[in-house]
Amino acid sequence: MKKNIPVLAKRSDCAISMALDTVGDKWSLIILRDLMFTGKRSYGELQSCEEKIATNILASRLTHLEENKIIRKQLDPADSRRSLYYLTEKGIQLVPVIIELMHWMSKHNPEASECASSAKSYEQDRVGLYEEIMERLRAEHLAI
Amino acid sequence: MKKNIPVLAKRSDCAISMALDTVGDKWSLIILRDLMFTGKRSYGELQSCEEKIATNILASRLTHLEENKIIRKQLDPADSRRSLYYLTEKGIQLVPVIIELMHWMSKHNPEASECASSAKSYEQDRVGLYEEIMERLRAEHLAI
DNA sequence: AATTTTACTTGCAAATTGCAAGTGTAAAAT
DNA sequence: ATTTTACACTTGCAATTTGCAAGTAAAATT
Repeated sequence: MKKNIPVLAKRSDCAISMALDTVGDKWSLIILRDLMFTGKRSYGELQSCEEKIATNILASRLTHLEENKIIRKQLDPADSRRSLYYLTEKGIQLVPVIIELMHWMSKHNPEASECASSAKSYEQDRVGLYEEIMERLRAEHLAI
Repeated sequence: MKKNIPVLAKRSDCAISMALDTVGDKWSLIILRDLMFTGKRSYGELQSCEEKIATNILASRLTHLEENKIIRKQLDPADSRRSLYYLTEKGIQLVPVIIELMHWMSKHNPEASECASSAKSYEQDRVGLYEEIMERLRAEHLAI
């Protein structure tokens, strides 16, 4: 029997609306940020985020992200109690969205801290920055 | 007395988290999409979106977007019952976020429809596409 | 064998969203 | 000039979603 994993109903065929139905909740992009930029991989690590996500919400969001093929869950060979969560190529392709959101907030609020670091700069070569980060993530997440 | 406009509490200083606290709800980017790509300006026009936003939610989101200086409300000189909503420069700078989100969904779900159109293509000159759209919006929204 | 660690689930309270009906003011019609 | 309509909301309540605290199950450690 399916449990109370709230599946957001599709509102329209518009790409933005559909994207928001998939990752437009309060927590999904926070989880993806941690997978992308902090090296966190397990449930417990993800739960220890600065924003204090509730354990049931984390579980429901991970299930939803996995159902939408944005992340992939894989048993940890070193400890079979735990699973590790990896980004899929679809998940990695959210990098530009997250970088743009991060940059927008930093630009308009000086106390906001950015967490991505790179050799390339946003100002000089924005698309190069996306690609550099995505390449690193492909090496860390897809090759396993 | 302040009414029940739910102000999302700040969760952390992370730029992504703060951006989500500002525009990361279910409706804000839908409203901004309509201001950007459909020419809608009034309350009634915004309410007639395909996704059927509830009237109280629209009111609360418009107030929140205005408080955060993402949109600006201005009396319609032609009809003083109504106000018109315009993007600010800060709001216009969300164009890359929306374009990337739209493109991401379209790429991974063929039935998603994109609403932005431009002379430049996403594949050939992504940053040029952002700039073209932002320039058009500056002409429509800031010069008034 | 007992304890701890890890990853959840469960039940209930609080907050948010959604719906339907109502209010106030300005414009338009009669 | 008075009534009617249009527009932009507000209000009350129901439904859904999120948040908190405690509990469970299975593998790892002692």
